[in-house]
Amino acid sequence: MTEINDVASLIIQISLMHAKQSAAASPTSIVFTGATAPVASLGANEATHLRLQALTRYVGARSGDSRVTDNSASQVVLVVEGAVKLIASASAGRTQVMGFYFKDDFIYVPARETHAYNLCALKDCELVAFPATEFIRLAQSDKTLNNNFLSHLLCALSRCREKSLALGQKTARERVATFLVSMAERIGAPFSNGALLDLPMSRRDIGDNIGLTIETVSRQMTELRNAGLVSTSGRSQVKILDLAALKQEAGHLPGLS
Amino acid sequence: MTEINDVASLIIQISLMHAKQSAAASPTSIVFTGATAPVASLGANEATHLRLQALTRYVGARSGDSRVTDNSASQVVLVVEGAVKLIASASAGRTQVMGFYFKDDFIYVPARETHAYNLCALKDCELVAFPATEFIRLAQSDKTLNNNFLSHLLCALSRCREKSLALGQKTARERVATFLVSMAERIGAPFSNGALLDLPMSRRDIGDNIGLTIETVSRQMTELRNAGLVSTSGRSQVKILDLAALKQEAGHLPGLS
DNA sequence: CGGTACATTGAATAATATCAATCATTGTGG
DNA sequence: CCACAATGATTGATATTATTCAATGTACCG
Repeated sequence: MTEINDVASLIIQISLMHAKQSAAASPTSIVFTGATAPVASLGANEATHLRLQALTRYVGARSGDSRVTDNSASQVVLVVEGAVKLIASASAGRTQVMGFYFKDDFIYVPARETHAYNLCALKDCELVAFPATEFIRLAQSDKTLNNNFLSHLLCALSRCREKSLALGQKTARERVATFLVSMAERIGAPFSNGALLDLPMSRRDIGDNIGLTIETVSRQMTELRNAGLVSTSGRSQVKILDLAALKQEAGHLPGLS
Repeated sequence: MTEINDVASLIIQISLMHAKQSAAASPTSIVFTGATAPVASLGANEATHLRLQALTRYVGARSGDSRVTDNSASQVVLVVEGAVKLIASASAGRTQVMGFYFKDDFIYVPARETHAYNLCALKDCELVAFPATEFIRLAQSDKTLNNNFLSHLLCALSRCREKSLALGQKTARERVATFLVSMAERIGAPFSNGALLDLPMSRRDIGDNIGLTIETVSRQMTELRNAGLVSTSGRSQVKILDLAALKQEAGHLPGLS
């Protein structure tokens, strides 16, 4: 799940130095900046770096900003810092949170014409966005970049399928447990035989992600707390006391991650 | 959604002639055959063809066969003829049908260690399977193949996200309508201002795909029938009488596909 | 120190699942 | 070709689950 780190750090290095101080310093609003950072020499070839750099569009976003990316064309977005959610809209104002993304995560965001997708900042963010078609064209001439993009897509597909399984088959309790396990694996700080979480998203976001209402999420959280599996403090801090037991609760197949 | 047809037909051409008569003739059981068909000269370069051909493993499967593919390694599977379902297992015997696949469809099937996925034949099938790692390696040296594989993955991701939206947000009625619309687009024969469907999967399969029980699927079908949107004959024949109205029922955003 | 948004809890409602029975379709053997 | 068994689909009654509606409580921001 972390094979993409190389290309992530690659892109960060070639795009950040400039971008960071030019835009991130005061993100009063969404800022698009042409990054012109010098190429850092990394695994991939020099030509790729130069052209990647030319494509780079730095995006600073404040917490709560939606429509963080250009919606007129499909984008490949890298999270440099912060946290974002990818939301899809059904009719009647219903929204599904397709996923949460954190530092070093890649996101493929289809153009608005195809599907009603939107990237929203959960906290102040630093993102790097590429037009997907150009990114893909570029990846063709660089094996490393291409490989990383492929494995990212395969990983995204796996995650999405996993979510389908959860949404289609699991109970509210299992979904909340699954969500917590997933978050622990991605942004959890190791703690005893559990993990420490600082969730950047609201209960509504969680509910929209796992197909439940805020009330149901809340109730399941208290049940998990009463069962001694987690403890909470404040809105966002969750302490997973027994990760193995929580995985059991999540309805995971024994023997699988 | 059909950009993959080129590479599909490419692979079919380079692998079928032999395979078809050697194995498909009498699929008494699952048969793995090394295909040694001559290279058909198509868009992609000659070397790619030769190597693709070397990778090709022809698979004939009878209706109902599960574990159609080798589970020890991730596979890329092409449906030459027939229909298959990709299923994932949660604990307690619950299964989620991740998707249905038909002629010319590509499927990425992760190895069993990673996730408990399985490919099952819905009717007698002719499939071509490649070990994923080798397929990807090969795709790197052929731009066309790589492009097609990429767009397939993007398409698969889109479909999976669409399914997440349905499973997370939609009602039973909307899910069944969504399913029918999707099938109409994929295997429907045009008919008046609707489509004619011959569904190869059972109600259970449908239910496991859209996260409902067979009873609920059945009830929604009769409701749609009573509403004059579809008519049915036998178990598998469904006639969509008004596709536009059905899309409305499916909770699609107005203006989107 | 409020005020506002968010989260939790409770009671009532609606949706879907479950259990049970009947009906239809398909395939088989006489 | 038909009867019949077996599987799958439909329909009905009930149970369960999650949602909705409503109220209260709590954290976070100026």
